[in-house]
Amino acid sequence: MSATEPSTADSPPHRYSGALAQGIEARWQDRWEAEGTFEAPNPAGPLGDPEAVGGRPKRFVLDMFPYPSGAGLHMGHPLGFTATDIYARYSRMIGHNVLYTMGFDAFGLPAEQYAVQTGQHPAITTAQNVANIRAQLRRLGFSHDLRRSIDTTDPGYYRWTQWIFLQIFNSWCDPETKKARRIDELVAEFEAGTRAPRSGEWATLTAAQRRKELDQWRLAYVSDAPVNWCPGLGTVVANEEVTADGRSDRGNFPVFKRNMRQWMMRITSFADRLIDDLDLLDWTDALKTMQRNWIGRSEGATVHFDVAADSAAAGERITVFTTRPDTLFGATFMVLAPEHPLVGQLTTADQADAVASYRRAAEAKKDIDRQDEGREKTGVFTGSFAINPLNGARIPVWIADYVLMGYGTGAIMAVPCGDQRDFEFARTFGLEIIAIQDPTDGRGTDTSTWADAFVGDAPYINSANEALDLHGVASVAEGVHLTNQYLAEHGHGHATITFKLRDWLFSRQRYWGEPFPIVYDGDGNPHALPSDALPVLLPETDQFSPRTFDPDDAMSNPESPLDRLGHWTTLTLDLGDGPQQYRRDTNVMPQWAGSCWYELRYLDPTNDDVFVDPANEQYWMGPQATKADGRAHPGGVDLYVGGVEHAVLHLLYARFWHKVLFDLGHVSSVEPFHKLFNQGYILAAAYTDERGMYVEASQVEQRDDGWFHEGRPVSREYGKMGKSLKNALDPMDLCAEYGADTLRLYLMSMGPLDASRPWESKDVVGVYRFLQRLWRNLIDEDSGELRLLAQPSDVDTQRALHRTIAAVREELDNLRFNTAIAKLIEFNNHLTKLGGCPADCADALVKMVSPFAPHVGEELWARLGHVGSLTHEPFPVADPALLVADTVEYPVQVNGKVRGRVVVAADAADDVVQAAALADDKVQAALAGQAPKKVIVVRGRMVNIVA
RNA sequence: GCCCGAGUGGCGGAAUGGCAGACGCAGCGGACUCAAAAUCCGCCGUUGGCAACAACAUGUGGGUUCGAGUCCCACCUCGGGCACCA
Repeated sequence: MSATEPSTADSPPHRYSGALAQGIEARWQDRWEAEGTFEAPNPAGPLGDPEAVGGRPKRFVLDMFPYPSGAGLHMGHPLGFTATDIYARYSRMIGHNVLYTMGFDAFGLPAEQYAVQTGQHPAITTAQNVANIRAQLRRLGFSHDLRRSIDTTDPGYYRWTQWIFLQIFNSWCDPETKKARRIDELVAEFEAGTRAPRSGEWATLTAAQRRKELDQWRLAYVSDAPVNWCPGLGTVVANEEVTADGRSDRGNFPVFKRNMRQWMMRITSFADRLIDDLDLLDWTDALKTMQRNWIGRSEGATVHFDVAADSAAAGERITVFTTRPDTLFGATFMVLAPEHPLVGQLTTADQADAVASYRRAAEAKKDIDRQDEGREKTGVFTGSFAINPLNGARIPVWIADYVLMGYGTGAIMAVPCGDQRDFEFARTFGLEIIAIQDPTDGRGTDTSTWADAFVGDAPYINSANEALDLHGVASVAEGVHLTNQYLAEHGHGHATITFKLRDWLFSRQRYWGEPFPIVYDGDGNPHALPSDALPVLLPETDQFSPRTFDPDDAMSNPESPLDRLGHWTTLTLDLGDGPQQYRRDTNVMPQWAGSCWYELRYLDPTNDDVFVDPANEQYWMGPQATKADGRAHPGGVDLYVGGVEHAVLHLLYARFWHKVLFDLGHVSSVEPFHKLFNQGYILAAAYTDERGMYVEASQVEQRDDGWFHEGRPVSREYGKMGKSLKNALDPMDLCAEYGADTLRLYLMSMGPLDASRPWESKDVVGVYRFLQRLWRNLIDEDSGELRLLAQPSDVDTQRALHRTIAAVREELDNLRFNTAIAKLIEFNNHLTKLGGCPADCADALVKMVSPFAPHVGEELWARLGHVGSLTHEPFPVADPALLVADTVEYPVQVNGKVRGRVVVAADAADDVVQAAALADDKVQAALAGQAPKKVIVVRGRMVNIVA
């Protein structure tokens, strides 16, 4: 119990307290649910009520939905959810039809691992956890439309996840328009001869060849992809689960990097559009930059180096790919992978033995070791030379195992002055290093004195030939561009666009996920199941773990839990060519699948005919009128709030799926999330003992000389609130002590929504006292009766009220909840000084508070004599006449320092303000007789005199 | 390592390039009370000064500007992401 909690009997009986809040909150939560207060009508479909939709503007407010963990909500959830709830409630009060609900991203590893340990089916624990979290959300007073809640593990939901997968599987990306199109259209183009298949004339291909050809075009395809295979665990593991010495985090088994047959999604085909359409979005520049960098579009070059005429293999060309063709003047040698096909021809007789033995040694090494940057550089000269296409220099050709045949062309041009690996290689083998930049760190251009490569932007030097001159070129991009032009004109290469983005590895060898709606025929070809076969239900089993293997058996193959269900994996089907035996795909989809489209299902959650009725999608997410700046509106969710940890993956995957659905005509919005806001983290003090182990933060006590746990000193640090740092607080405990309204206000007042902030339990009383004072200004604490000041409010109070209204609206429109609350506290403090709330201010005050503290808001609204919820009451509007003052005080600076102040009429002209400023005694004193050189008057702000 | 972000009183934070520290916590003083709690009123960046006031202050060092917490460059520290945790 906190120090401020009235704990004695002499506290007034009707004071706002945690106990009083409990009663009020429960009562209004019951009523909201019984009356369906927050249900938003749809224009069409099962939840359709076109009349109720009316002519109101709409607003779709969305949270990143939670994983239903057994621990319930953690403090980060109510942080983001309160923000969206306030915004949703405010939006209703300014007349919008608001879609606001909450679902559950319920497939995933924790439920599966819990099932492995306990034998409890994940469906059971998931249902329990969802029920628990629903109760918690209700307790926090969120204004969700409960009819629209979804759960990704519900067959009624994942049926459509599978359906969307099939849409993607049955599509290809037209390279000309970069748009997804139906696979039938590709077949039609092949048949008509308007597009050439990659594997030969369509008419001459066999049915099997045609099938293989189409599979190469599909947006969802099966391919070999490099993964971390851990036979000891029987699963593929994430990079972060692999320790530095190549073993698994769990179990400490060896992990092997190897290729495996996996489902992939061709997200790289959409790379350009995923970059370009960022311009249409109302996201922060930081976030857009993160996505752009992740996609990593860059203009590089493919460059051909002729082998020198007097070398072995003369007449051949060595082709390399480089991201920095502008550095080509500094290329002083080349390095080929030992496996490169030209190595044999390039090797001269006297180097033959050395090359052969180096190639044998390289074969024995794993790729992962060969890329280890810290390793001693090794390599062998082939004896041959190539010609640098820009300056005609003869440069030696080496082989080294740090160049991999699988990456790019298996050969690189080495620019030792600007690349550390090349620099070390050159130093190790005494190769030439030419500076092509004038380093900005003062090291000079004599590379023999350099300790490392110079990496960074700096002016080009030694970078010109008879037709290409990079000297004076300001940016790398321009240097690249000019070099590429030269290469193309002289037949030495061409510009090549590359992306860092890789195709999306989409299958998991696990149990608790969506099964693929795919079967394989006897030849191993994938076939889509027809949509009427959906959902493909996840089969029942009590074996949730994958089969494990001899930990050292690198060539073993994963066997998912579904593989073992023989009765399920094989089936007889008629897919149009008579009944055949098929084998099901036994992978499941990654957890991202369900979260790639859930916002669309909220729009029409009970529709059994279609994943979303087009009329509903058009209404809630369709493009709006062209934006003020003339750009097209892409449609999408009006506000999406969630953690920045999803800045890249989830947001990119969801955008990709949405674009495919758009191209295929299933949705009218180009982008799923129009405005995005990233909330910060809640940090809390965490304590470690002398062994460096975290101790339970709630049991730490502070004394004058530090912090102690069970009598032993501990040290304090701050970190993300959570189980691992043992510093988590349960939001429900705060609801029990102070009430949900106080918790909501505290979370919002801690700081700006996008900043991470440390939790301080002792600070919670600040907003608690605000609610008490607000209550006391309206309600008599002894009698519980309404208590308003009878006389009309004076002009000061009116002005304060209307300034508050204007400010709170402005702050809410911009999601600045912390400062909105500060303004409300300020006005309430003004009322406290008046001795209570004038009757003519009460309605507006209560309405303004209600989005933040909705239970107190409803209760006071009812006690003010209103019938019904204030959910749809209009938000107060400020009177402009009360926002302007008669006079303005100008601070007067002399040389940038405030020396005096003058008060002038608010509408005074600049020369009047200037005269008043110069006439001020203190200003004159500061000027000390000097004549002002210049006077700057900023209207309504200040005056600066330059002397 | 690569990409993104953040550094302001004792603490959380506020501040369209225009009076640094709104609002809250903690602290100090006062009123009320037999007393305490609660409540109400006031003070509250640092240094010097009885004071008026002055000087110094937004991670560090430079720069742009009449004017910089805010814009630019470099550096330091901390947080997030890095593709099978979600």
